Amino acid sequence: MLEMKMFRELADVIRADHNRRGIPHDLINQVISLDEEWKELRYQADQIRRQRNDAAREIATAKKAGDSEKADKILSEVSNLGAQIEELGAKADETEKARDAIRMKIPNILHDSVPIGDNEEGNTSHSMHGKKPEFDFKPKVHNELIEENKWVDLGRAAKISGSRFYYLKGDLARLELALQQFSIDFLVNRGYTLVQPPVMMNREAYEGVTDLTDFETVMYDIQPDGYYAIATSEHPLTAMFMDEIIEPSLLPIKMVGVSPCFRREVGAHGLSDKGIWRVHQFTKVEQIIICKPDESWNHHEELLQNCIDLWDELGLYYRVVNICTGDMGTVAAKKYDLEAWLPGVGTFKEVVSCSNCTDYQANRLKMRYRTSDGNSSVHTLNSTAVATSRALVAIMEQYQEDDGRVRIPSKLLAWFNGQTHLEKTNW
RNA sequence: GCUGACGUCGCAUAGCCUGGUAUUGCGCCGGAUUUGAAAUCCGGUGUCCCUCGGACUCGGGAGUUCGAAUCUCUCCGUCAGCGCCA
Repeated sequence: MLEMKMFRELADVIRADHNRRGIPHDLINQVISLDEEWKELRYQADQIRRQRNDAAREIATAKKAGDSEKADKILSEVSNLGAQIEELGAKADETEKARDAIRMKIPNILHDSVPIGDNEEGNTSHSMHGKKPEFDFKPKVHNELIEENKWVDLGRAAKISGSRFYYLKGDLARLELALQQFSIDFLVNRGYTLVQPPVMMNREAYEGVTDLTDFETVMYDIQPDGYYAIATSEHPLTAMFMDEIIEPSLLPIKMVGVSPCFRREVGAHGLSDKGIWRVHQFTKVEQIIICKPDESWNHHEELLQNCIDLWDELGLYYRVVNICTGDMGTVAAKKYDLEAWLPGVGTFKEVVSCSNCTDYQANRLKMRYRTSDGNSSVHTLNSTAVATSRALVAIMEQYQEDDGRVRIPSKLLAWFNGQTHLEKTNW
């Protein structure tokens, strides 16, 4: 959510941003006019409150002086003020609510370096990494490998849960844990604090960190308690300091989170979504930074560099893309994706998303820090380190051999007790 | 789940019984003093609208009242004990 100050003083900046995104200005205009209305109502209510307070003070003075006659006289004069205040106050609250409901839908101001484009076709290449794996046989897609090696049981998971759930079995499950351990240690070594968050959140906190449309398409709504299963640990970790004024000496706060992630994936279809590529539940190791506004762009590059170094250590071939205006969404001001090469499929596909949300989440969450010039919103950033299900797919496809076995990346050998390949599960 | 205690400005703390508009300390910011620092002293330090000024704020919401941190109801949370339990 953008600060009201933006709408009052820098509406042109928001309009210019809407132009870059190619969206109309109606919502901006609505916010501005509702704000004017709210200010007027608020002012009127304040004036009457002032009358009431003055009277209350005079009554107190009169009573102290023992002049109960005077006190009663004032009292009779102001007895109807309460109703007026209530009426105006209710109108003001209603107007403010309407204003903010619209404000929530207005997207963040994009960074100048975001390329202009209508959809993901408009994303631009940032860099290439690793070495393209070459095969002297036709590389398989991961769904063949998991079936052949009995590493994933989709059918039985569908029976007890539903489609897009899975049992991970044998060496692939061991690799999944090794990936978690490896990437957590990697970030802990770089000064990030490991945090395991709650995996359910209430509505209020959740509205602070995500696009409102996600409630319909992404989140599991857990009743009767009214919780939402987290779609990523970004959400509980970013909302962690909600309604707080953070000591500046604590900034920047750097966290590495690990949690299961739950996504309904409403409307997702397609051949490329087979196997365990797009699933309702997976584990993700996530990087989070909460920092001062003038530091966030440096931290954004730091998060990307962490990903690059981490994925380089896994020995994978991938590219980094700069997400364009049309593919950005509401919350981020700039976003990089890492796309891993899937030789079986023959394309690059998204495995990491690295965003600077500037003060957009912080404004909704009321997360501020003390400055010599009053309190100011912090900036929040997040980036995948490793989403294990997708990293497993990339590893399987890039490290596969002609007999259908998969070599273990050298940095993960430590968890395999001398074993060099992932072996087939026998049931 | 039951019983009890508690929830006050970044932190800590007073006020609550007996309703009259948030105390004090620490931290932080600014200033004075100093070669510099410490110490000391002075001022500032929740939010909103700004029309010198005003309104709001004591976990959230509601009620009683001219007026609520203070009284009443309700919800949430923390702690302790009991129960249940991975």
